[in-house]
Amino acid sequence: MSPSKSDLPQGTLDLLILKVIALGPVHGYAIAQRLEQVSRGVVQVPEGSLYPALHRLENRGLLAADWKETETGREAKFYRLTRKGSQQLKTEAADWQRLIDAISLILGMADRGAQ
Amino acid sequence: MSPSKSDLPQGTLDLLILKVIALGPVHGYAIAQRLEQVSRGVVQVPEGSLYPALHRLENRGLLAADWKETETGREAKFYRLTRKGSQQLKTEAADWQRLIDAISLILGMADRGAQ
DNA sequence: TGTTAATACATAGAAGAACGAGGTATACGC
DNA sequence: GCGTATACCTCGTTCTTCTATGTATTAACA
Repeated sequence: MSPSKSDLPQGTLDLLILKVIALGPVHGYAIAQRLEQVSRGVVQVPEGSLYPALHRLENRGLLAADWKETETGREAKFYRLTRKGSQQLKTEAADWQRLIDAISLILGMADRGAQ
Repeated sequence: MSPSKSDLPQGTLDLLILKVIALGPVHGYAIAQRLEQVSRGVVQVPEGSLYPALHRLENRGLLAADWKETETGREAKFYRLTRKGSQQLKTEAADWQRLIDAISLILGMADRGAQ
């Protein structure tokens, strides 16, 4: 009974990825799992969105990656934030907050009075 | 001194438009103004985004329009919600809330200890 | 041993949204 | 008469997202 798949608004994925990586080095596959778990299934990131996003962020110099072994003995690409990525996260998180506050104002408009 | 232009995440514009129209019939130009005013300048909708969005919503049967005169005696296209549009607004607003709650959980993750 | 599922990466192609730039036309103030 | 604000519109580019597809390894299980 899928609790309604909620497509992530464009641009938001980058922010969420940066946030998860900020908590400590993780590999891509784990990022998607983390996002789904923490959001209780609301945020679901298809691999076709995830990996391009990671490459994008790496190309922009916000992420750096190293191949390492996971606990289960498999090779995986572990990402970490660059200094630039750290700043970007800060900026984007603030932008996001300002934006949802603004949208809350709009969605909170009561439809009564003189139209 | 532009208070940092916040590009609206894709998909969000439709929701905001539906909300403004739900408050009473308005024409396109006024919708953009209303959004900017209520959001205190955070949400800015360029006409190149606004009108295509309105046409999109109309084509999907969520909006209906009539040409009328404004208070200032000019012809303008006044939009109103169809029944379907009203339902869509309800759904999308709920989806939006669920989503930002989920994202808040993610952004609120503290980077200490065992996750 | 075979086969299925989960892990872990990747890309190509299509679809869709957003935006800048351009265009039309009317009303109002000066 | 001219500039500005109002009010509409669309074309083309750019970017993100997603579906589908592919590779390879490990673990479980019959």
